[in-house]
Order: sequence, then structure tokens, then C-alpha cells
Amino acid sequence: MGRQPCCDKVGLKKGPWTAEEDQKLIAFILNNGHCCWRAVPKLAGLLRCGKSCRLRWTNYLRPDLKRGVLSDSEEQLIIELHSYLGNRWSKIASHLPGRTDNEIKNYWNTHIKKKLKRIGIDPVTHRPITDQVPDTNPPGESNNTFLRASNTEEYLAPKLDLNSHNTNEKLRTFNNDNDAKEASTRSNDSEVTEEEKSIDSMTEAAQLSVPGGYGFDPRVELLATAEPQNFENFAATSPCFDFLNGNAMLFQQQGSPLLRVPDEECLLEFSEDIIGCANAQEGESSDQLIKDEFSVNSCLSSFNYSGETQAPICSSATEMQWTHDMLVTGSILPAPETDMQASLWQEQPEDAFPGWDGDILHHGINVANCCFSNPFTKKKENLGQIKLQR
DNA sequence: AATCTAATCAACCGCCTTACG
DNA sequence: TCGTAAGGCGGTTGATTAGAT
Repeated sequence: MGRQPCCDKVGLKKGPWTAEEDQKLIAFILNNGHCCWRAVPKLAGLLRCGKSCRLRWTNYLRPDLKRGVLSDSEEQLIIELHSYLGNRWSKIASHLPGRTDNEIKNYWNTHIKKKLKRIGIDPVTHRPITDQVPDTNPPGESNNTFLRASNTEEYLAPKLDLNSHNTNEKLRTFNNDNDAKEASTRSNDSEVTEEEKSIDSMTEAAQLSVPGGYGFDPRVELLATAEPQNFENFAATSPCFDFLNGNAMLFQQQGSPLLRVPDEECLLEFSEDIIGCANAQEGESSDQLIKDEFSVNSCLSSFNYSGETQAPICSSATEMQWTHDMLVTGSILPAPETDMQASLWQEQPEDAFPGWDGDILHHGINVANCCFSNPFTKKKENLGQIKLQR
């Protein structure tokens, strides 16, 4: 039996709030805060249930709310986040200051969904609607790297142009190619072992290359010698970028940890709030390592682990200690209080990443511009700014 | 001007999670 | 460990507004 609705009590008002009610609620919360929403209506002199008060406050009356239509960049960010997180509106909202989950949800349902459909992209899977391979996993857990990974040619400027037929064409072509590869490698799927599937996935991911969105190009190892204050060295060796906004995800490391990846064919992508597994032991699945308030939703190539789903196996534990805040798409995330150690991908030979040719074009106190040799285009290209947050 | 339809979004409902005794 | 209360979240509803006929 379900719980009784809190507003079923006789005498409690429902429906749209009046200006007078708003004023009462605002005045009360500004003066007293809200220790207990259930008590708020009584104390504020409102004939509403606490839940209704909370909703009205968080979605409408809060002074830090940003009103008005969402900007293009906000819309881009919502699409990107949704491809990782699915309908986790509150999570998405947490990346857009001044916006509420309700507002984003409404905007998604009334605007973005239609826009995506119009250009031939399934708003659920974020993949082109035509020739879709059935994917029963919800976004955030599925192998939804296709959208993000599709615009290889736009490696350095991967914003999804929703008005661009060209982008859509790229998506379609790309997907068809990969579907064909999948079909050929899995012609008799029942005979394919899990291990083989993993390898296929890795190969496939390699073909996807580094996508737009929150990106961390693991083809480049984080060198051991980067000191927290040595931004120049750090920036040159830590190409952790938010491809969507041109910001960097800032990793700070201390001591002599290494972050390596299985081989040059693999990708590691961080999304959501980034980062970290802790205290990896050899052979340990990293989903056992995710801790604390750091919501981890990253994927190694197409293993796609998001905390509760599959995780790559750490076969050689290296460690990286977070010592500073991290900057992620404009959000400052707190470093863990304790010594959290992040991990850890399989070590490979030093020459695993021949494409890397990191360089600093300009280095300032808070910003560093970087370039590197794009292994796909073979050109040396500007990667944009890394914003450093001390 | 009247009516119909579609779009929008605030608000509600009910389930889930968390905190606490 | 269990039960309960409260907060939080995502899906849905329905009143209102805008645009089309």
C-alpha cells in the first residue's frame, strides 16, 4: 500500500500559489530558514503542505534562480549531460547553476526532445534514429558513446550543431560503419565469449576516437613528475578536457602516481562529477572502489561503468591522489577530505601513445593553452585552454 | 470574434532513499 | 534490525497562454 499523499489533509490548499502566499513563504524562509519543511506552512501561516512549500521555494521562489529561457550553451550542456545521465534531472540541474530540475525536465520534454527528433537523433539513446542497434540499457548505463564519439573530425570543436544537417550525416555514416563492423564481428554472437566481446568493444571504442563532451584522452598518460604547483608540466601532460566547453577537468596529482591506460586503442571518458576510484588492488574491479560523495560515472572504452554497472578491472594499481579542487565545466568540485586515491589502468609500454606531443602555447596563472598532435588528423592542433583552479 | 489545437510549465502524485529512534 | 517520517526525485497532470483556422 502506498503512502498517503501529504496534501490529502482537510483544509490544505492545492493548486497555483497566490502572490500573498509567495510573500509569506519568502518572508518566513528568509527570516528563519527551513529546518523542517513539514513545519514551515504552519509556522509561516500557510494552508499548504510542507512538500508543496518546498517545491514552490526550490522551483520558483529561491532567490538564486535564473529566470528566462535557457541559452544555447545551457541547452548544449543539457543534451550532453542527458546522454550520460539519462533522465536524472536533478543531477543535470546540478551542473546548471540557477536552473531547477523541473525547469530542465520541462525544457527537455517541450523543446530539446523535439529538436533531436527533428534532426534524426533518438532523445533516449542519443543515437541516430535510423539503423539503430537495439540497446536496452538506459542512458547513463548504455553504450551511448556514439553521439559523443561520432564527430571525430570535429575532435577539437566537437559541439553538436543541432541545426547542422552535416553533423547528422556524420552521425549516420559513422553509426552505419560501426554497425556493419559489429555485425561482421558478431555474426555468431552465441559463440562469442565475454572476453571477446570486451576486446571487440575496446577496438570499437578505439575507432570511435575521442568524442566531444567531457573528455579525457587516456592515450596520454599523466606523467609521474607533475607536481601540483607545476602547472606547466601538468598541463602539458594532462590533457583532460571538457570538450564541450573548452574547459579542462583539472586533475591534481602529487607524488609520483601514474595514470595509464590499457593501450592506445582505448578511451577513458569521465562524465558527471568525475573522478576517482580508491585504493585499487591488483585484479580488483574498480566499481568496488568508488566512494564517498564523488559520483563517478566514467567509462573505459565501451565498458561503460557508472558506479553501479560494469567496471573495468584494474590489473595494475597505480595511484593518484587528489589534492585540490577540480574544475569541471565550470563547477568546482570539492576534493575529498581524506586521502582518496584514484586509480589505475593497466600499464603499458612507454611508447603506447605516440600521438602525443604536448606543448604549452601560453601559460598563465590560471590558464594554460595546449596543443597536441592529433593522431587522427596527424596535425598539431590547439586543444584550447585548461583552466586551473587552485 | 469565436473556436479549436498545441505548447508551456507550475504543481501534484507516488515511489524511493535516507535519517533516526 | 526494523519501522516510521521526511525529503528528494521523476513522471504526469491540468490550467493557462499562444497561435491557427
